[in-house]
Amino acid sequence: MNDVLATLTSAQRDAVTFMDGPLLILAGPGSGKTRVITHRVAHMLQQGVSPQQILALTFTNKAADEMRERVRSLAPRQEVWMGTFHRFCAQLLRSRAEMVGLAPNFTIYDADDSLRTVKRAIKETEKDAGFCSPDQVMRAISWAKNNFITHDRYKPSSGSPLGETVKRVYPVYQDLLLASNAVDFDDLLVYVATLLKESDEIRADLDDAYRYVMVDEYQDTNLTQYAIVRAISHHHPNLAVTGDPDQSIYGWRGANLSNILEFENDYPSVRVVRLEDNYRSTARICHVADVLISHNTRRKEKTLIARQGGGRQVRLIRYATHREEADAIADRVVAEAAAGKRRLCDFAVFYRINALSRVFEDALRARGVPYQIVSGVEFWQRKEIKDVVAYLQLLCNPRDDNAFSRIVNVPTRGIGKTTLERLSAHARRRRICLLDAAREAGVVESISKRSAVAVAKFAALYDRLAEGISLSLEKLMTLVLTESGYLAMYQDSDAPDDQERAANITELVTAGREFDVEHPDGSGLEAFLEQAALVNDVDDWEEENECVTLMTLHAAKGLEFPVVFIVAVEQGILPVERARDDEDRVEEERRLLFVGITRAKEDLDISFVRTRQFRGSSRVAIPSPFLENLPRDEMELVGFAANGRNDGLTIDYDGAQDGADAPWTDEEFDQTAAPVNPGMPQLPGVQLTTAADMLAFAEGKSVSQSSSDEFETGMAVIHPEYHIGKIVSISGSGAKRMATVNFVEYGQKRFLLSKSPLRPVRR
DNA sequence: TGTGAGTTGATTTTT
DNA sequence: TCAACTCACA
Repeated sequence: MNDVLATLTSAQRDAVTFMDGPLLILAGPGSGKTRVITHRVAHMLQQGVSPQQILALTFTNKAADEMRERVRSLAPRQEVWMGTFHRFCAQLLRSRAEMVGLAPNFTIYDADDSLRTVKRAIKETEKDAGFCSPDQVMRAISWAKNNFITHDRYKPSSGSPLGETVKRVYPVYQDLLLASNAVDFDDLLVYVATLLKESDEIRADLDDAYRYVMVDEYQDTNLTQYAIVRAISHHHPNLAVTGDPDQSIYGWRGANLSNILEFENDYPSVRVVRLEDNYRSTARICHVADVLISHNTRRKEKTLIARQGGGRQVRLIRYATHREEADAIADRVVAEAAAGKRRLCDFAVFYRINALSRVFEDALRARGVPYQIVSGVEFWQRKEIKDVVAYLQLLCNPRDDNAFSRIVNVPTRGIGKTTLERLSAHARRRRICLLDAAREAGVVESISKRSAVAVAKFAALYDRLAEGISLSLEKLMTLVLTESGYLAMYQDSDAPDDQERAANITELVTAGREFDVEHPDGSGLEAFLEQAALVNDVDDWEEENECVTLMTLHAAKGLEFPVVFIVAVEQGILPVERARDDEDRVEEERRLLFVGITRAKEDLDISFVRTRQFRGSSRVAIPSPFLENLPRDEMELVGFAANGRNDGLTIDYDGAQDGADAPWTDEEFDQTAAPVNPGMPQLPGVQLTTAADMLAFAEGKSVSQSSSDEFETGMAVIHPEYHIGKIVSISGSGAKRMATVNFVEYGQKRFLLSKSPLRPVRR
């Protein structure tokens, strides 16, 4: 046997060697998924598949880099394209930009740029938008795009004021983007999906070019990504997807769990491989995770088979206050590190929301323990970095109005809000970009003489900078920084913040220099900006760093640590209060806890407190209902009432500390509860249950309505919760027609056919 | 136009 | 708690 297969288990080997046809790899946590993917690629290469025919799509650059690295060591010198969906789409779109009305030098807006643009769009359409925040509108638009609903197909659900606003703002937002020759993250996907849908030639070309497509973390794909993947795996359905429905934690970003749950329906000839062995965690940790997740309904039944020994009991700890919680954890870290039992990098603290990190930072700092926070304020998101990048963006794409407004008065040049508004009114009248409008400022009557001079000076500055456009990035950046006076603004200041900003800018220049070295072919500006937009990932998280890691549960996905502390497992925090009334969202929160638990290799502490200071005020904290989903009899309970009943989870308010307010009341919850999927477009009368149907609807096709008489005994059917099953018997008729279905995973269930979401499995 | 005090309102965030 | 935004004044 060749060495690519030698070290694999039989299940892993199945997944690696199955090359032709659709493949679904259900990979539990710690099951060696990355190994399987990389070995699969290496195996294909060994079998003579050309590297150009393989496409591997991931969600993060980090995952892609890691895979590329590992494939490289297995199969040297055969470069396979591996990267994120967004990068793949960006590259594709560069070469076909004109087809969607863009120029090839389009700018990719990040979340912040997009939000600014939404604000501008709101200003144009809404007289009084007081009732809905730009943030909500942005989210609704993003939601629509993730569901492949373009602005012309957007229909608000009836009676939703937010929906009505979105209906007006969405097209204007698209206009602004187009006028600026810019796209947002979601557009990258939407444009490519549109191209594939509208041009069968492009679709067939790509389908043909990429004979073997792999998608990692398939449970996180949204409908638009689904459309892309399906389109390029049509004639050559050699599509392998890996994922774990239990680790889907990005539903709020539009991830569609149905994609993975119904993969078998989309590709009936699919081969399913389950990787259930867990090589990461102790048996006890696996068991806790397994019991917890079994409380979810929308999933594929799966157990974690522990391959490690029993290990230490998982601890469930109640502390009096958040401070005590943090102190206890910090003390334990100090004790174990001092005793030489553990290194600092063995420890990780996970919390649901960033705002909770403070106490832990304080506790660690007080003890002199180094720590790192993952994904705090990202480098590229910093104001000073975004400003400098905006100068570069404007140089690369002069039509970028967003970049223009960002920097036109930074450092201050006497061009204020009023001038900018007048300039922008002029630009709109003449249908030109702001930079061109600036060149005409002198002839705009409403603009005062003094302001016009200031604007003209800025235009002149721009032209001077533009002369350096073909310089190396390092030189261009230096030119920008000195000519604009931007760097001096911070250097001349004594404030320590400003000094730090100046240092960050120096770091940016260094990044530019490195980029120059890596891309000696010149024309690096566009590529550098694309990198800056899509490679947010300066991932300062270094495994090797000798320090404790603090991060959100979301950030923890894909990582592992010997010792894990999951803190603040309390009602209103995990699950977050807004998930409260929506069972799907509660399940997602439960999966989040599942992800956290399964990161732990040896030791796991789950904790909550009785009073927590949060957002300034102290509250009695209620233990999370998820704690009741844990096998508490088999866990070590610490800090519970010493009355012998191990029921410290029953809520008692005796322990309310001084200064604590009353616990959350129902009214408070109701007031904060957001509507489900705000701005989600209205769906037709039929219940759309499968991804394929949703896609058809999004694309404006009529959805085949399943009438109850298309069912018959013996037919294979699919159900959103119970998945695949077979009709054993049918009784009654018309609206009262009932079917008894035997589900593969869930056994027999009975349905009223006219009401049920059952659908026949297409063959 | 630019600045300081006051108000408000808060998840998670692969790209 | 804290940062982002508004509004009044210099």
